[in-house]
Amino acid sequence: MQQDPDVIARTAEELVGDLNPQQGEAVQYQGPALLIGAGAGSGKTRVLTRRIAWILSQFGAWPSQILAITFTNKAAAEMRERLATLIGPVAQRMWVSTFHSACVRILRRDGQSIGLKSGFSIYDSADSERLIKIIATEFNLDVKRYTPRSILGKISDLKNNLTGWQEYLAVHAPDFTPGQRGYQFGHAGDLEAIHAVLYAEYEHRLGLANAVDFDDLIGRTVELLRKDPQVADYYHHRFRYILVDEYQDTNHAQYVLVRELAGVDARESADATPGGNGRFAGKTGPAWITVVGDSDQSIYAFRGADIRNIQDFEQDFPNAKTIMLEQNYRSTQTILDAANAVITNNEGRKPKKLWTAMGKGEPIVGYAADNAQQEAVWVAGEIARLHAEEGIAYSDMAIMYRANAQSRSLEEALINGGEPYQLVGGTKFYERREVKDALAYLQALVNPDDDVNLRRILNVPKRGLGDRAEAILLAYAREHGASFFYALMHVDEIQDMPTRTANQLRAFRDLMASLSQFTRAHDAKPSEVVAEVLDKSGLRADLEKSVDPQDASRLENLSQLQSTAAEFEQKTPDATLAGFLETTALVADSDQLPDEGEDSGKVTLMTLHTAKGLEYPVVFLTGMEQGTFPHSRAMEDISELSEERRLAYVGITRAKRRLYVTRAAVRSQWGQASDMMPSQFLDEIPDELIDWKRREAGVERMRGAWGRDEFDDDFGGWDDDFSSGATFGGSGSSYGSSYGSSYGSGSRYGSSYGSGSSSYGSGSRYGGSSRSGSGSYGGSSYGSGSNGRSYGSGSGSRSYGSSGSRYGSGSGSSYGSGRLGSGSSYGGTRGGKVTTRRVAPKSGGSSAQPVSSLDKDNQLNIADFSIGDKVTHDKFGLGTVVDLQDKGRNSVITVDFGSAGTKRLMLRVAPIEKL
DNA sequence: GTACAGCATGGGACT
DNA sequence: CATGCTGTAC
Repeated sequence: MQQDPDVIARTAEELVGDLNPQQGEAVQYQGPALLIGAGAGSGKTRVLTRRIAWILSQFGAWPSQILAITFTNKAAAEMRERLATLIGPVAQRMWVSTFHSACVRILRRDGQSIGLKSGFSIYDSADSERLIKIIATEFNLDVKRYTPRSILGKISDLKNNLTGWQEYLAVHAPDFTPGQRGYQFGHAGDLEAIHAVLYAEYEHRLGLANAVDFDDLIGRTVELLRKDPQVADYYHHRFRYILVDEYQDTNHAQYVLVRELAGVDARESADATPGGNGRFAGKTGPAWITVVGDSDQSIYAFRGADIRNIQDFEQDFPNAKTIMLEQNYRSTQTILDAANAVITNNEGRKPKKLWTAMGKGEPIVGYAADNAQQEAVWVAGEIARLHAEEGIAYSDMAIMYRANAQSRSLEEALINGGEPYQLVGGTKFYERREVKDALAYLQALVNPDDDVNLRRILNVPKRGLGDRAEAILLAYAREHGASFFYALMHVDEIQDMPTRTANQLRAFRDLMASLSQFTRAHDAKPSEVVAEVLDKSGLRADLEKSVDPQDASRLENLSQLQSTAAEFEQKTPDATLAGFLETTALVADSDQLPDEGEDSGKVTLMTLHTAKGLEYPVVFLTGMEQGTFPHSRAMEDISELSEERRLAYVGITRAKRRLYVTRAAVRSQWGQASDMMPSQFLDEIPDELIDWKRREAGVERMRGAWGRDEFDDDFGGWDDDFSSGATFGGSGSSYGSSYGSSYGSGSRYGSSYGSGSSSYGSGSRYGGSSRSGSGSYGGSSYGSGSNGRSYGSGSGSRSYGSSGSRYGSGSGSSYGSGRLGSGSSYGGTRGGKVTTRRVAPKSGGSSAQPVSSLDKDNQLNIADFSIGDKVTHDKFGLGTVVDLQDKGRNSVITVDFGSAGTKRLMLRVAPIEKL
């Protein structure tokens, strides 16, 4: 047998000897289609890598015949690494990538046949929005009424379902031709016609600009495979084994892509090979497909993921086999019990029985804070305690939340506690203004057709070229049916231009021409091109001469961009500028996490979405409130609420040994404080699993007391709670002052750190600057961390001492006298007779109404409705009732809103009105 | 053409 | 609360 010399041969025993029976079966299975139902923590990555090794060593496949798709680049890198230890260096050459990267690779190679030129641009959603806005403005659409965002959302939906613009246009606006000028919409408000026209025109412009958006990467690859039999044939023969991870999060387009790549619908039929020793298994006919997923962890429906892909797998792929992995190797029984109890509340799911051999473990710890700041301080204090008293490494702890905006107060508390942390996500490095500007230059140089990017930089940095100049160039380009770049290069031929404008335009043309030349000469050295662009464009000089402290950090980001380019060209053998730009377009938040095994020495903060696929010994789930989590916009719709619940399931199952759930009674969002009810997911966790350190916030006890006229009754600790709550806004306490000083420094503080992918390591820098030094830390201690590097010293050695004194030492600190101090005051559960459910807002009081709660009630009664009734909904408009489910308080009403779709709404909270 | 103030508006998770 | 847009003064 000819076998790749780089492949380390592995015996069957080595590959499956240490697996459980189901895992072993999944690794060895021979057949065209395999679904591995992998519950959380059931060792799916292990099974996937072993299976690949099995296919190579036992089926005798070549590494080049395997395509492994993961969800993020980070997951791909990790899988590749694990493969390398299993089968050797050949893993570096295998196709292990995300859907998007794989598609880019295919389109770069073969995209010509569907009209893509090499060097095509990949638009991120901001670019796409810009383009939509340009188009909408040209059509005189009211951008307020038809937001680019919503239009783009519709286009994205259509693309995810592989509905082409031709098809959509033919139905909704057949009289429009893309590229046509001055089109008038029939009657205003015909949403579908507007969508159809904008979709068509948007695609037209993308084509002219030689650009694709995120969704196109998938959709156009499908198009390519369908339109070009030669290309399809090439990939059918090339990939004999396709493995897809996180299959529950694939959308329809991705599903079709897998089918097309595998050639499932191609005519060629398979030889009946299975059996024997497996040699030649899967070598003819459609490629063999292995998908791995867990429908309970489907959390991307909002992005078009279709849970039916995994549910219908057995019908979709003939002779499909399903293997369930149900033994969990990650978490304690307590944690699994909680997760199971929560997810059981979702309707229409297949029951699953995850189990573990690990034993009960510690109870889940619960804490109800008065407000978000106090919640954060408590979490930070608990982390410090775990670190000091139990020797748990910071890097073994993670704090998770529903939305990025919640990271603020948590960061604040960690900084004050001197605890090292890294924040994942938020505004991405490559989305920052100055970085996007620099990238726009590079993109325009690589792809001269890219009007969107060229127009972006026409007047960046300011060079006196405004709307007028842009319009003049645009007119010339139109007239000649050419690109903006072409017009710029021919600026000398344009008549009747103000001298000043002409001079500026010529200067800009010379700049771009010379940069273009430089780019061609140094294409293999992206870092040099970046340096040249930053230098000659004036981007760097412009920031250097600025006195705005924000610009210092911008400058640093630009130099970071240059380093990233240098790094890229070092680790990429055949580096090109286009290749570099690709990597910047496709990075994910999770890609910046440190590699497995690499101890960052820092607590990790991230959203629940980002946390998918990760695990930590200690996990804090924060913001467990109605309206925060589940998110307010998801609460009224049953399917969205189910997705939130799956997200809760994902969050809970990230924890290996200890889980904390915390909430705040008051949370300020958009500058408005609101009373928050406990999350319904907390109520779904059996009470005996949770050890509440504080079950009810002080303010809630007060509210409850007033409401019941029991003001003076015995609520042990009421006084403490009240005073600590009251001190927050005040000035006296140590907490109040340190918080006030750094937070209060306002814009500088917020701007330098609210953004993004940063990691704050050095305790000393922060510790020292908390009061007087706020001016000095605008940008200097901030690092982008986009490539997983960590900045700052990160030792955190002194941090505990300081946090200890801040929280622990009683005097002066009205805060934490006892509660947050040392473990001694922790023990007893307080206010045990109080349940979360009972906390009801006092009606008619002066305090703010709860934005959302279990008790919210719009007084609608299921009995008043019958099928066929007309209703109006605040968001979806007019609809017809098509189904009713009487479940008492939780009654559900199903309404057909026409073009807005059919929705299942929880009657009690739905903003509807009966007509 | 630019700079800045004042106002309106959005507001979620991510490739 | 942050950002983006509009209007005004330079």
